[in-house]
Amino acid sequence: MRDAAQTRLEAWKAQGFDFQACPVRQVLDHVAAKWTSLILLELENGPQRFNALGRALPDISKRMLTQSLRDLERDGLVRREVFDTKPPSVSYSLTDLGASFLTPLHGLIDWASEAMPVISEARLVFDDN
Amino acid sequence: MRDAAQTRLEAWKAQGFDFQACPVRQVLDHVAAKWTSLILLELENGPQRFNALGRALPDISKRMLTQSLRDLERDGLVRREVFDTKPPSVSYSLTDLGASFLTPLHGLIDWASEAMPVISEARLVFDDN
DNA sequence: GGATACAGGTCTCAATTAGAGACCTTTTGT
DNA sequence: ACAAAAGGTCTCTAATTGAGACCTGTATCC
Repeated sequence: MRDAAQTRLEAWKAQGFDFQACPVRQVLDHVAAKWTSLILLELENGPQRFNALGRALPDISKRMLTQSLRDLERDGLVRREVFDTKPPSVSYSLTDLGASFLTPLHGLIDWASEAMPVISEARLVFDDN
Repeated sequence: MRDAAQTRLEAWKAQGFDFQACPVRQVLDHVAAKWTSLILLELENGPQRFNALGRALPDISKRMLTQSLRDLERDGLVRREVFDTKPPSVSYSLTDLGASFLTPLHGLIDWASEAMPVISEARLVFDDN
């Protein structure tokens, strides 16, 4: 929006206000990561291994699965454990923090299920078909 | 994951299963749109005009603001009204459906506020500083 | 009456991010 | 000896985003 608004933004930044530090944004960015929520939902069924997660979410690429899991691990929502089997297997599971995220997430999902018919209808009207 | 999983995915698709029709994914994609939730939160304070929203969300580009608003309008979460003033002004406001989304969204935000300190700590540990 | 400003966008181009899929290492099964 | 499975990484391409110039029309300032 580089208008007057941008000037204000820069003023804030100059005063040390860090936009990225806003918890709302951070969490929304997280949910916004598109795959992370889906992974967390999968792990709700219990710990799973890398390839099992890949199978459960067939349209995620390995690249994004790895990256999303790393992000979740870094934020302490998911625990990664390597077992020294042959071949070595890696198990991913929810931490307590990760599990606590499921409550608000399910709130969202419940809303989605109820709202979906209304949204579909709204789309048809908007696209005027 | 184009392994065995992809084969299964394609089998599902061949049987007419539409992944995009999953309401969970649709909503998560929505929240995932990064700006839409922020816009909805802004509109919680009452109807606002295009540039006012831009000012409230200083780091969104006009391009994304326009596009996000269109998406929200299409899904029936936001109402767009043009007033024939000079110069014409455009007001955006929440529909009932849009307002109903705020409940689960606040659930998420509350979780975020509580979890943020824990997450920050986890990040420090992970990044080993 | 010409310059400037605001409203609400659109358009183009560059930078970022995501996706597809080949490849790697070790070990077991046939 | 050959293929397969585990858990990834790496590269290349495609799609998405962001920055910001530009547009149309009225109103205001000097």
